Amino acid sequence: MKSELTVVDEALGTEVSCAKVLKVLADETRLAVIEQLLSGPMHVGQINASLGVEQTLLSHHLRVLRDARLVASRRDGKHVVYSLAKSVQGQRRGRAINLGCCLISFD
Amino acid sequence: MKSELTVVDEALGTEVSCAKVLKVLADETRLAVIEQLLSGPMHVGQINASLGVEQTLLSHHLRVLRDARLVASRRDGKHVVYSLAKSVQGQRRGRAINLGCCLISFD
DNA sequence: CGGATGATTGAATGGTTATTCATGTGAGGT
DNA sequence: ACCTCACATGAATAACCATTCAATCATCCG
Repeated sequence: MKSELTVVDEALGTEVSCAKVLKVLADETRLAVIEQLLSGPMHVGQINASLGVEQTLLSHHLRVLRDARLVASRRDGKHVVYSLAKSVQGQRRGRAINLGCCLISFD
Repeated sequence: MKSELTVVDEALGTEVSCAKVLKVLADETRLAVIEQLLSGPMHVGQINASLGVEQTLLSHHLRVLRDARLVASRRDGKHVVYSLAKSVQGQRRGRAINLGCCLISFD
């Protein structure tokens, strides 16, 4: 069984199914993180403050998002700043993310 | 922890998180089914023929989609015809589904 | 009424994934 | 150097989920 809805990861060249990407997004915490990042980069402490989850748990979720290349991280002093990956940023105004296989808009 | 991204199920009145709906979609088989149904209603045998999964497995997935009210089913003689639920059908042309909390377009 | 076709259900199993706890790392302040 | 703040990692556990098998239900036809 193989879905037609696949897209090629730019960096690895491996084929990533749309379902796999959606699976990353299909989590309350991770979706909330993406929501936050739609309004701009934030460091972990800020994300954590707005979501109110355990820090270590958030860290695990951030790693899943990073591995899926939905977000990018860079260090800034003691903080680590997360932002939406360029590849998923929607060009049109309004909150939307582009997964390659599909576009998700949060009306 | 509670996401802002929630929507109220019309029939049950219960609150359904966006993540939960995405979780239903985040599966190769179920996503492929939705893809098929975007081009119109089909009965189980037809879906099965185009996907090539075990019939009983498809049935389980169809139940998940039904429970999530993403698809509707009606009996037609020996067949059972599945179609996209009205509530998720996109009004704009092009293949898209409306989850309430967000809109997913398959470009 | 059988029997055949088309589809659903339930139980069992294995694999995946979220969560927690304990620990480790990196950077700035004193 | 030491301590503290900010975050990440790894292992362990528990919950969940997809898949398979066996059995059942519904409809049509001879």
